[in-house]
Amino acid sequence: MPSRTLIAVAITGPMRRSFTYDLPDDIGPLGKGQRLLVPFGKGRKLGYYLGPAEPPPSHITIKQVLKKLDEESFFSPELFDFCHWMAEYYFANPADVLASALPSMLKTAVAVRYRWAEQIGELPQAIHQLCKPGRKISSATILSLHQTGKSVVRKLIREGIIEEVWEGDADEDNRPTAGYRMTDDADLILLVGKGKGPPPQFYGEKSRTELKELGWSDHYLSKALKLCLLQPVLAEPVHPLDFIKGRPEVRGLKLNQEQQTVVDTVTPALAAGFKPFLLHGITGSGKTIVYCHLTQEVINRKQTVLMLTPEIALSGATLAYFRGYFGDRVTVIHSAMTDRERLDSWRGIRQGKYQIVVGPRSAIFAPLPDIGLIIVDEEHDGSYKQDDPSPRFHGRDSAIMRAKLNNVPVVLGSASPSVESYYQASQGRYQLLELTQRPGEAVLPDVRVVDMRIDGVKGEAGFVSFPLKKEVEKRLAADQQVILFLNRRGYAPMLRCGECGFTPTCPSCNIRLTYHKVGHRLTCHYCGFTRSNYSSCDQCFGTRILYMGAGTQKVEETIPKLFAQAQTIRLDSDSAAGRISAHQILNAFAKREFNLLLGTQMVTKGLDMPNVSLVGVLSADSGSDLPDFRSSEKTFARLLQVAGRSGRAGIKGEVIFQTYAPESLLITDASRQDYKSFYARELVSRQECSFPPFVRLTNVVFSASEEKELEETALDFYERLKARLSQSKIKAQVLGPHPCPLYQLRKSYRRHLFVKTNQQVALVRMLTEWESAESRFKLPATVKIIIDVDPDDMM
DNA sequence: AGCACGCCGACT
DNA sequence: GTCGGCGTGCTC
Repeated sequence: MPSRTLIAVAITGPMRRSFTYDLPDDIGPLGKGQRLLVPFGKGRKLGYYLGPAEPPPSHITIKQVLKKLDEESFFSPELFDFCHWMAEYYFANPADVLASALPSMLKTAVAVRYRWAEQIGELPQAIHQLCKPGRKISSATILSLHQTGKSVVRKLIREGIIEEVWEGDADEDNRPTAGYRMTDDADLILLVGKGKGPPPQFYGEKSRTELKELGWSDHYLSKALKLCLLQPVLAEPVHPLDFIKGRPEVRGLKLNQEQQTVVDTVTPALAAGFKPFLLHGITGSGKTIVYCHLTQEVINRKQTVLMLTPEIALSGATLAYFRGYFGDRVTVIHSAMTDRERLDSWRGIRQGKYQIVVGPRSAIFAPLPDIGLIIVDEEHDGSYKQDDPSPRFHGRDSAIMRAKLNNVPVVLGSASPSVESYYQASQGRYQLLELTQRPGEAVLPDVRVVDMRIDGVKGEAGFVSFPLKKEVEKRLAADQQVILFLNRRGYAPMLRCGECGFTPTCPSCNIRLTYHKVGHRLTCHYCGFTRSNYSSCDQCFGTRILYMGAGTQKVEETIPKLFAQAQTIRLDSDSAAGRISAHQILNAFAKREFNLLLGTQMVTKGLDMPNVSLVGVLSADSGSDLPDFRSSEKTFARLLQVAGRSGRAGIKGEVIFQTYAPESLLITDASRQDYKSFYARELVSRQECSFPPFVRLTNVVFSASEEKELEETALDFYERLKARLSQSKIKAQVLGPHPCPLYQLRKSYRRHLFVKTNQQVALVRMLTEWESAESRFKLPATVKIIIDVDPDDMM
């Protein structure tokens, strides 16, 4: 029997186990994580090399690796180990993790072209007409073959009539052609034209349309290109997020005493290996400038810096600082970039063109060589947790692990740290650093709490209180700017029939629909379900419809009636469709083209607006009563954050919280900007109810279209889980199964189990072994399972 | 996840 | 008769 080299290959998808392949000698040695082309089922797939493998059971026929797709692995040993850790910790398929680390152009199979074989025998008439032996097949032909019948192409490949051509064309420069220019051989233009005479010569660069007008037909154009008379001019690559301009003046900013202390504390640690820091700095205390100084220290040491931020469009201010400080040495990785931009950015990082990467959670995979420091800005932010496509990783926690693997410090920063992080700091596991003042003349704003039960204006503008109304008028008259914050988009969160009391709900998710005035649309904010022209009640056909509550759209409509001087701009995910658009809205406001900004969450982050002197929070309580153990923390963070938008430069800022529960301690702490008081209370409640940081959570979610089967399956899983936990001596508490807070989402019912434990790694390992022993936990095919380790919420 | 196979209902 | 719906089973 010939000796074989058996290797483990991971393939993206829900099959979390690896597959064993035979590696032919001529493919040569591989690096961990290297991309391979392997036969899989009836087709071929892109696989990732995991390492050598043991022979599988004898009934399995081992296939051969077809080829390696790159000369060497894209993963450094450090990055591969990090991905491996992530797959294990978050119960993810290693291939899914490795794929998340690559720009999409490198993870979607491979670019394929087809060619007719040289020798072809008998063929059906329809195909015979198309067939040109030995020639490449145009994409149009492929398309028409696909229309002839399903999987004709695949069949022809199997029969050897069509051959596949694999090209490593991700390396090809496929920037679009912007125009054409004449080469030095322009005199030879006579060769192009016949009969009708040559097309005219021209100077400089002309686009294809311009050339057409000059008499350059497509035929002439291609002929001239072939003769090298014309030279295509490729479009300039656009620098990602170029619209965010650097602020060079930040280089001149001097650190105040506190900021200097922080820099002086972290700097020596840069040479001393892994160490986590928690930087607790009040809003406006200048955390970004501290990050810049630390980054400079790392750059001086010829190392690189990775900085994570929440969603990038909202962190324009942070990026502007980094651009101002470090210019072209900074790049960003972000989902709003085109695939091409992502690839360019990723390549630049690998090649050492950029030493600093700023990006959201996915940037944790940046292939930076020799990382010297990792920064996680706004570490409490919920957007660091990825919950839908696997890997369901936490960007902040993963950052800590990547820092550990690189043996470098990690700085977590926030104005309202997560309870978990602050707890770690209080236990001495992270070093706490504090910024308690705003630099220069800026001071924290005064916060006034308004009791809506007493001071609410009745009637149409019921969401604005008298004190807020008066204050807004005063500020607008004084030519200052105002932000109104409302954590709810749409027109009215809820409709009710004025006659029978019926409220329309989403047919797939069974939650109340939100009314949008444009087109009388009802929309589900969870699944996107929409119905238009809602004008009469579904149940009694009554036409007297009541609009309960208020969303940003309704408030926007009422503002002109309330404030004659207001020039309003609205910012929410409906008004800002793309990421750039959100930034444009903020820019227009910053340039004082508007004096009143009305918006949701999106207005709360990273915005530096020196002329804003008043922030009104229309409904400070909203969100705090959600069925989620983190809802207080999130509401508190949001209130601090939004209050921090007021009074940045010389002007004394004011904040008004409108609330129906002015006695609530959450509101009191937020109005005093008292993080420590909030933390102390929250920590007690977390301990009483056994929530993080005292335990780790794993959420096991089942979904199915049949509620009864779902219920039985979930209950059965619960029993088996309990048995296995005691068998493996893992101390864990299992809650449930309960219906999920959003128990009916996108046409399927959902039940979940909560596992609380302090042996998280052992738990996930047990689940992994169980899953491979009993394929997919022996669940019925109709029931889906998702295992979310360290979930951010319990929805 | 794909992608095949396979078994039942609405058409020419 | 067929076209095509999506239930279910497999992938080294």
